[in-house]
Amino acid sequence: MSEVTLKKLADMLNLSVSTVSRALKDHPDISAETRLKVKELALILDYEPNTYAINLRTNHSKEFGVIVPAIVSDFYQSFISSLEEEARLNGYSLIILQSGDDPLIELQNLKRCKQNRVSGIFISVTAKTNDVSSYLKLGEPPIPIVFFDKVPAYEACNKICVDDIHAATLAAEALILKKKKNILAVFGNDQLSITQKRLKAFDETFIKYNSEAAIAIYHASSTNEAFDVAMKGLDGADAVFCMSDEILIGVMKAIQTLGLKIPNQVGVIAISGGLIPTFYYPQITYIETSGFKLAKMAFSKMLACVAGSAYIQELKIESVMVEGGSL
Amino acid sequence: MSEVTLKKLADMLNLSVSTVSRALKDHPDISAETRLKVKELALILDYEPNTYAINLRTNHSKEFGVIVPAIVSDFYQSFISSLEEEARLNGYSLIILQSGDDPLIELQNLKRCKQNRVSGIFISVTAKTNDVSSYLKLGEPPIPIVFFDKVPAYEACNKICVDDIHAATLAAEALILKKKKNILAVFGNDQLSITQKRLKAFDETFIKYNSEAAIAIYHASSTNEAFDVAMKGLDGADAVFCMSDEILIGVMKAIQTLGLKIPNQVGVIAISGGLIPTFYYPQITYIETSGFKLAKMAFSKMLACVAGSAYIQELKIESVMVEGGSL
DNA sequence: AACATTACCGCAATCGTTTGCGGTGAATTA
DNA sequence: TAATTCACCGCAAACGATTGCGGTAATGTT
Repeated sequence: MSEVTLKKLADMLNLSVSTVSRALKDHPDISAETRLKVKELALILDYEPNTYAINLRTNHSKEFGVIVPAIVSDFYQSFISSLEEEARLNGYSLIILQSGDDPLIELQNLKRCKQNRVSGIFISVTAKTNDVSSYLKLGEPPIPIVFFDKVPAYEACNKICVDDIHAATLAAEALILKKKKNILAVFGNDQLSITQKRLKAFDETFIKYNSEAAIAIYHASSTNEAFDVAMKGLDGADAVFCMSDEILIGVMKAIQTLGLKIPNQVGVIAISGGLIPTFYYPQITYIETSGFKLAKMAFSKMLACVAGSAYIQELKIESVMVEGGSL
Repeated sequence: MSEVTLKKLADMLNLSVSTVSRALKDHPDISAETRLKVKELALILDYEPNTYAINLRTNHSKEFGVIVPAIVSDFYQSFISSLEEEARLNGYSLIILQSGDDPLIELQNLKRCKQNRVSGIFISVTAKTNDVSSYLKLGEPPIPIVFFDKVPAYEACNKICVDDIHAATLAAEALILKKKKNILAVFGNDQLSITQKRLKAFDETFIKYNSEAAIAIYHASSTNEAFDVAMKGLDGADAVFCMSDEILIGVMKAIQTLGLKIPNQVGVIAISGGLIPTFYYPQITYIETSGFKLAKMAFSKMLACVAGSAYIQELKIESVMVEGGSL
C-alpha cells in the first residue's frame, strides 16, 4: 500500500501521467469526461501530490521561517500564535527557530531557513545584531524578510514594530490626567534603543503639558533589579510607571512586599503585552503592545513581498490603553 | 548568479555530476586529488545541496510537526522552546501548528504534517479528541507520533506526560507537613481526566496520612471562576491549593482583593509550570510541571521512533517541589 | 605477452510533478 | 475530396541529488 502517485493513477486509468496531472488541475486540454474519471479515482485513493516534487520543481515551499531571540516571552508567544493562525489559513506553515539572543545562532538559523528554501523570513533580531545587510542578500533571488519588534536601526528594509513613542506618550498622558505628582518611572536597560525611545517620549510629554510632577527615573535590566529599585523608589510615590512586563512584575512584588494599596496608595501603569496585568487585583492599567496586531501586519506585508512587491515599508503599530483600575 | 548545483560544479571541473556527488561524500571510488578539487570549489561557491531534491529522493525531511491546542500557554511555551533547542541541535526543524482545541483543525493539521512528510509528530490533543486510532495510521509507513501532556486515554501509543498523581501527592504532603487544618482546594473542570487524577491523589494522600484537615473542594474552569470560588471559599481557610496556573491566578487575585497576608493568614501551594509563582511576593511554593523536561524526553523518544524502534512507552515525569515562601 | 586486478570515473535510471510541443483522429470547411 | 481546424492526449525533458552498474586505463601477476 505505498504512496499514491500520478503514475499509479495513470496506470490504473490507462492514461499518461501528464493527462492525469492536467485533469486534476482542470486543464482545458482534457475532456470533461476524463477529468471526472481521474478526479474520482484520485478521491477514492486519497491522492495527495508529493510536496517535495512540487517544491523541487517550483524551487520554493509554502513555509515561512520565524526567528526570535526566545519563544518564552509573552510578546513572541502572542506574535507566533497570531502568525501561525494567519499562516495556516493561507496555506503556509511556520518553522520556528530561536536564537537565544546569540547573533551566531541567529545566522545559523538564517542559513537553515535558506537551506529549507522558505518563502520568507520573519525575524526579530538579537540585541547584538548590528548589521543585517548580509541577511537581506540571503538567497538568489533574495528571500523576503520582514523584521519585527527588534528591528535593525538603519538599513532600508521592511520593519514592523511597536510605536514606542506613542505608547510612552499615552502612559505619560494618563499619569498627567490623574494628576499624579510623585512618579516613580522604571525603565529597562538604558543601552537599548527601545528604552531610549520610551524614556524620551515619556519625558517630553510631561514637558509638553507643563506638568509639575516630580519624576524619579530608574533603570532596571531585570525583574529582580526592578524589584530593588522599586523597594527604594516607591517611598513617597503616588504612582509608578513600568516600561515593560518584566519590570512590572518586579515592581508589583515590591508593592506587595510593602503592602501598598492599589490604586489608593500608589497608582500603577505599564506598557505591556496584556497578559501579566490581568494577574493582579485590581488589574493593572496598561498600554497594550501585544504581538497579535503586529503579526497580522507582518503577515500581510510578507504576502505582498512574496507576491513580488518591492515596496519597502516601516510600520509602527499604535497602542491603546487598557483600563484596569490600578491608576 | 543562480543556484549552485552539482551540475554546475561538475561542468566547471569537467567532471560528471555523480563524481562530484561522491567526492563531496568522501566516497572511496573517488581519488583524493579529485575529492580535494571538488570540495575546494564547493566551498568557494558556497554549494549547498538542494533540500527538496534530497527530500524527494529520500521521501522524508528533517522536520517534525508540533501540534498543540494553543501556543499561548506557559506550559506549551516552555515545551516548544525546549523542543526547538533539541531539534535544532539535532539538525531538525519544527513546524508549529495550533488546533485551537478544535478536533477538526487538529485533524487538518495532522493532514498537513502528512503532506509535508514530516519525520514525526509531537501532539497534545484537544480536550474533545477521543479517538486517535486514525492518527496512528497516518502515512505509509505510519508517521511516528509522540503524544505529550494531553494524551489519549486508552490507545497503545507513545505518551509522555506529567505524573499528575505524584504532583498532587507532593502538594498534599506539603500541606500535611505544615499542619494545615482548613484547606481550600481548587481544581479544574471536573470532566477532565487531569482533574480527576489530581483530585483523587490529593484526596487519598490525606486519607493515607490520617489527616484531620478539613478540605473544601471546589472546581473552576477558568481564572475568573477560580476567583469567584476563592472569594467564597477563602473565608476561614488557613491554606489553599491550586491545581494549575490558571487557577492560581484567580485565587491570588481573590487573596489580594481580600487583603490576606501570605503565608501568615493563608498558605498557598500550587501545581504550576513555574513562571506564574514568581510573579508574587512571597513567591508561591509550587510543584513543578514544566514543559522543559517533558520536551527533552519526548524528543529522545521521537529519535528512537525515527530510528525504527517500535517500543511503545508511556512515560510519566515526576515533579519536584519548589519552595517559594507561600506555605 | 596475456591475463587479472585495481583505481577511478561516467551513464543512466530514479524520486513525483509539471509543461512545451508534437501527434492523432474526427469534425468542419472549401 | 482535399485541406484545415479543433479537441484531446502522450512524449520527453526538466527540477537536483543519489546510486547501481558498467567502462576504461593503469598497474600487477603469471
